[in-house]
Amino acid sequence: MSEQILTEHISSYVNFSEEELSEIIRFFDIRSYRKKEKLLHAEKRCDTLFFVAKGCLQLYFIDDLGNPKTTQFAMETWWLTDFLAFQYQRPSNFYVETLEKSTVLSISFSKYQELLEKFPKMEKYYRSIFETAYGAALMRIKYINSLSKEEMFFSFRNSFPEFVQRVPQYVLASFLGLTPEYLSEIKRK
Amino acid sequence: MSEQILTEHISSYVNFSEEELSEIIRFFDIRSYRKKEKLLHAEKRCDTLFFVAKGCLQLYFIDDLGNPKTTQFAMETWWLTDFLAFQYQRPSNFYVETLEKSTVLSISFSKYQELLEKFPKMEKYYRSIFETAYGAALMRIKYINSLSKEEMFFSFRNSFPEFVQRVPQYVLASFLGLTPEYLSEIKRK
DNA sequence: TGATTTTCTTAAACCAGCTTAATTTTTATT
DNA sequence: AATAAAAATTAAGCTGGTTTAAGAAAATCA
Repeated sequence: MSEQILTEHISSYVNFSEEELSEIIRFFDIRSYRKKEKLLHAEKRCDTLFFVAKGCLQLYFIDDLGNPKTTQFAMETWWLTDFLAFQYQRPSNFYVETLEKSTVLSISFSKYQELLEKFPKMEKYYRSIFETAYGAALMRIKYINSLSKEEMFFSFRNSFPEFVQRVPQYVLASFLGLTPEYLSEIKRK
Repeated sequence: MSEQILTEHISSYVNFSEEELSEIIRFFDIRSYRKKEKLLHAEKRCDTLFFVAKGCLQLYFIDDLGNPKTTQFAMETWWLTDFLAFQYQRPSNFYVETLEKSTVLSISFSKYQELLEKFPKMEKYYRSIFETAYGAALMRIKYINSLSKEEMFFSFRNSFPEFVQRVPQYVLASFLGLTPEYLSEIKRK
């Protein structure tokens, strides 16, 4: 089930025996969440790293006007948390919340350290994940600085059509950095 | 000298013996560059990862109108390349160029793989680097989506005053996602 | 040192995208 | 099925930031 999503994902990067994999899994808590449940609270110490086995999470913050703004989505096989706050065990700058019914594997900071110590090959797994994620973030910043809001939407819909279906439009708008009203206008064309 | 900048940086994350460190250093090419030299060319296969020992690099692309736009800077002890293209050995989406006289340690993709295989502890080093870099990129996207261009400038100058001194203003403007004219107007106040 | 090139500034006209506010549609709840 | 709540649409007026263009200052180089 959900455990297998993670073990298969790990196995696609690093070779582990069945016993090792089941030992690795024991470092995680597995839980299902309803829609709109908070998994991580801004301002609180960021102590947990999340892996989405099923469903969809968002990383967001509340702006000056009290509106939530989505910075990152995570769907099946994606990792999510406030990575900067997590690494330095500081208060989180973001909330993490489910966008739909989701099954999530969670690991605390101390368990994460233990896991990496006991299974150094996991360093390679996470190194690959973060190397890709950082590269993708740089590409995203490139898009932000080169596309109009209209182009942003079409380019995003082109690359991730499933997202556009699954995610409420006002959440998508805030992720793309435009207002729901303007997104609505764009779609009309 | 320059080698030491890297070995000291590695040592602040992982413990290696002196012999190991000097073996690690042999995986890299060390070279000095003049101002405005290109180290990586867009469209060409991205085969090299750069470490800045001295000076300053920029990652940039050319927009529709032919203007260079800076996506990322790298100063002393920062790593830089088009990480997504590097990992998958695809054509680069960016140029890498010196902003000033710089000393850079370079490693090819295949040497990088060899290095990680021969010294698995380097996985931990790069995992930490990329985890932080990805976290910082998410924070940067948060800023982009919550601050006005004016606030972006003051917040950036506040966090990285040296950058604002060292980097030409039109490069800083393109990094912050605004026009040099508007940046000039902001500074007047 | 003077000549050339590059970078920075100023100002006015312009527009992409926001704000506001009212209406409609969809979704969730009983 | 009826009611309430949340999400999406529409349209008009407005503004933060761009564009254009020309001049001033600073850096580079012979």
